[in-house]
Formats: sequence, C-alpha cells, structure tokens
Amino acid sequence: MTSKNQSTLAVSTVIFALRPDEASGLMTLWLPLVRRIREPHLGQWALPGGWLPGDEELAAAASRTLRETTGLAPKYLEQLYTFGDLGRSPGNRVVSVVYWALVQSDEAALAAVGENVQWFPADRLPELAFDHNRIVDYALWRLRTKVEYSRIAHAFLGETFTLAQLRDVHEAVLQKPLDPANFRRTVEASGTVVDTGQHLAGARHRPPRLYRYNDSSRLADQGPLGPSIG
Amino acid sequence: MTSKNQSTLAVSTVIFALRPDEASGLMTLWLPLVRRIREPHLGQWALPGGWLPGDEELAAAASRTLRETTGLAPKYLEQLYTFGDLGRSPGNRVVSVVYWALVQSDEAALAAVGENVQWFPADRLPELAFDHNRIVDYALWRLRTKVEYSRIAHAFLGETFTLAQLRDVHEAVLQKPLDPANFRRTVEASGTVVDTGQHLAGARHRPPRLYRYNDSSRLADQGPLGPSIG
DNA sequence: GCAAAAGTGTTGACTTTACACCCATGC
DNA sequence: GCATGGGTGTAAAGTCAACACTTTTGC
Repeated sequence: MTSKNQSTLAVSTVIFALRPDEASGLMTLWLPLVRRIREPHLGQWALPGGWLPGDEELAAAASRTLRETTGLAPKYLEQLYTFGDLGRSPGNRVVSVVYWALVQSDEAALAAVGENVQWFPADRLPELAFDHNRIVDYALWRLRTKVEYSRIAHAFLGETFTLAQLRDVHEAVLQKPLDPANFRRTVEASGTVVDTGQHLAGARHRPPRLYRYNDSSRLADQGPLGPSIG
Repeated sequence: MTSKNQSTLAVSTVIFALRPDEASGLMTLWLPLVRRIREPHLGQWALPGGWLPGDEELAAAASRTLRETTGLAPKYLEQLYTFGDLGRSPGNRVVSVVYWALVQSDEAALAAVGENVQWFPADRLPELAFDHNRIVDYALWRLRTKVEYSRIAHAFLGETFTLAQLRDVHEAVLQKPLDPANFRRTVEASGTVVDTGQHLAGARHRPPRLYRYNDSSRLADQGPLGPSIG
C-alpha cells in the first residue's frame, strides 16, 4: 500500500455559483466547501471530492462526489488540472484529478447547507486543507480567462434569459461593468443565443426579449475533446 | 491488484519538433513514437511514457520517461490533460496524466532513432496504440490555439534567432503564411524578443538581425500555476 | 407624464491587413 | 549589375469603446 510505486488517485471539484453579495447586492461568485471529518486537516474546509473507484469514469466520479457531499448537480463540468506534487498531502502521495463545475443560482440556493457544508465568496476564502487554495485560485483564473463565455453564462442561467441577465453574469465573472449596447451587439453577432420571440413582462420598464442558448454553436471549445456535461 | 478500487497511474508525453518536410521542404511538425514491445498493442506505435513512481513529481516523470525512450530533453513541458476512460486500455483501468513537450529542431535530429523509435509528421500518423491518436489530436489543437506563441516558438529555436526563423515557426504551427512586415511589427511591439545587436552573415542578401528571447516577459501564461520547464 | 431599463445609431480611436518600396549583401 | 530576402512606410478596412438618443412598459 505505502509502496514506493503506488500513488492514490482522488477526484475533486471546484463548484461555482453566482449569487448576490449580502452587503453590496451585486452578483458575485460563491463556492461550497466541506469540512474535513478526519485527519489530516481535520476540521478545516476543503473541496468536495473522494477516491476514484476503479470502475467509474473520471467525470462521473466528480459528479457523484459533489452530489453526495453537497447535493448539487452541475450544468457544466470540465477537467481543470491534475495535481500530484509529492508534498501536497502528508503520508502517502495523492494525485488529484480536479474538475470545475458551474451550477445554476437557484439550484445553489437549494443545496444542502449545514455544519459540514457551507458557501463562501470565491475571493474571501478561509485557509483550506491541502493545496486547495491554490487549486481554487487556478479555477478562478481559468473561469475568467476562458474565451468561450456563452456556455459558461448559460450554465449559470435557466433555459431562457434576458440579455441583461446574461450581461450580469459576464460582469460578475469579469468583475467590471459592460456597456449594454456594445454587449448586445457582441452577443448577437456571436450567434450563441437565439431570440425566443417571447418577452419578460412585469418590470416597470420596457419588457426585455427572452433568449435561448444556441446548441448548434458549441463547437470549437475544447477542441477534439467533446464537452463533458455531468 | 485488479481490485474494484484500484486504477494504475501512468505518465505519457506528446513531443513536438519542427523540421523540414522531405518533399515540400517546408517546416512542419513532427513527433517521435515508440514501438510497443509487449502486449497489449504489441508492435504498434505509441506515445513515450511509463508508470508513475510513487516518489517522483509528475512533470519529472514525464521528463524522465521521454529521455529514457527517446533521449530527448524538452525546452518546454506542460500538462495537457488526464485521460482515464474505462475502456481506453484492455484489462485494468489506466489513468494517464499526459504532458506535451517541445524540443529544439537541432536536438531532435540527434535523438535516438532505430527500430523502436521513429519520427512521424504530426498530421500523417499511423494508427496508434490505445487512445493515443485522440491524445495527439488534442495536443495539436492546444498547440495551435495557444495564445502565447512567443514561448512556444522560443522552445523550438536556439538562444538567438532571426525574425524570419521565428516567423517560420509561427507559420508552421499556424499552417498559414504571415506578412513579414506585419509580423515584425507585432513581435517588436509585444516586447517578447530583444535585439542582440548582432547580425547573421553568409546568406546572399542583407544580413538579418539576431534576436534573443526576453525572459522578463513570460508571465500571464498559465496563471497562478507556474510554468514547468523540464 | 415620469422613471427605468430595453434597444438603436453614430462617431472617433485604435488595430489589422495589404502592399508598395527602399536597403544591404553575395555572386 | 542583379537576385534575394531584410526592413520601412502608408493607406484602406475593420474592430472597438463611448455615449447620445429613441422605445416601451409600470406606476
């Protein structure tokens, strides 16, 4: 077991959701963490995950462990990186295949929260177990530098959405305001969304159009690797 | 060994070098493959790699296995993706952490070539063992869609180089001709290369300037993860 | 009508692209 | 001189950011 030629394989997931900041009211990124219930790092917060069974696909294992620990089912799931530094865990060396996931805001609200599962704002995290702070930093960087935002934004939203909602998502991820006029033109030109013809009434202003994500436009993303949706 | 909860960990590397195509004389991407000397897939060509020892860093293992099998030492080494599909290997499930590497053209010429190691043009490969064709496709896609070309180009070239050589690299990777005038301006504006003041004489035309790669400009690449150079 | 957000139009700044042209060397 | 690639200049086309302005709803 603790032989020189063995490493243990684990799967972890960084899960992002978008919800309003309690103080400012602005949409910000949050993520759920689980409290360690055994050594090492007992009591500290960590990313949800678990050991990889020999008969389960990597993405399926990521999906399952995060469902078991947090009750969440991701709309978007993609491999992030594999961390395997010798010193990242005391004792036997652990190689972790890490995924990153996005969940819808309303689903995130329903997620199990308790003594051992809690949401934290992505840029104000406590000190996490193992090298998990580093992992979250990298996941945040990937989220923000990802060119293909339409799919990401779609993962945060429902089936239909207004351009203002879509813009909110982009602004929250990029952490800067976007010009509504220019944003509209950019999105329309990209062809990643389709006008449903419907409008959203109720607000005390002109009813905005509802759009739907254009499924036929999701190529040229991961390249030859098909996009994995857990 | 063949327990339900065990997977075997391997490390493989896709190595690229740039060399002139025999027929056209144009620079194209080539990669070395090793012949399988045992089952499964005995006799087929495969990516260099090996099992991961429990006491070796991932990047170090990638570096070592490709040195042992091909004699090459990469100037650029980066993690590509982790492949772990259940059906990718007969028998026990194998999870492979795959790296991609770039080597200098002149060094590639010195590399061991024999019955069991051979170079192939990247876009005309034979049928490889396991899922290695898929892995190479993905590595090629990553190479071509990588925004940060200067470091990549530098990895293919020597310490000093002319802008024409640098342009050759870019043209080979992107597979399209580039305007020499505009290329020059773009590179000079980027600040990734420095004029050495020296010139390269001997050709029967105006002697081109020699440039050097600017080390202080290599940030904002992998983000929070430091670049690994094996 | 008024406020608020949806949605359209326009202009100037900047970037990219195409190509004309001069420069310095070997033969 | 002539051929060859190095290196410079420049104008048209295209892209992007800022912001004025019109439209449609709830109250």
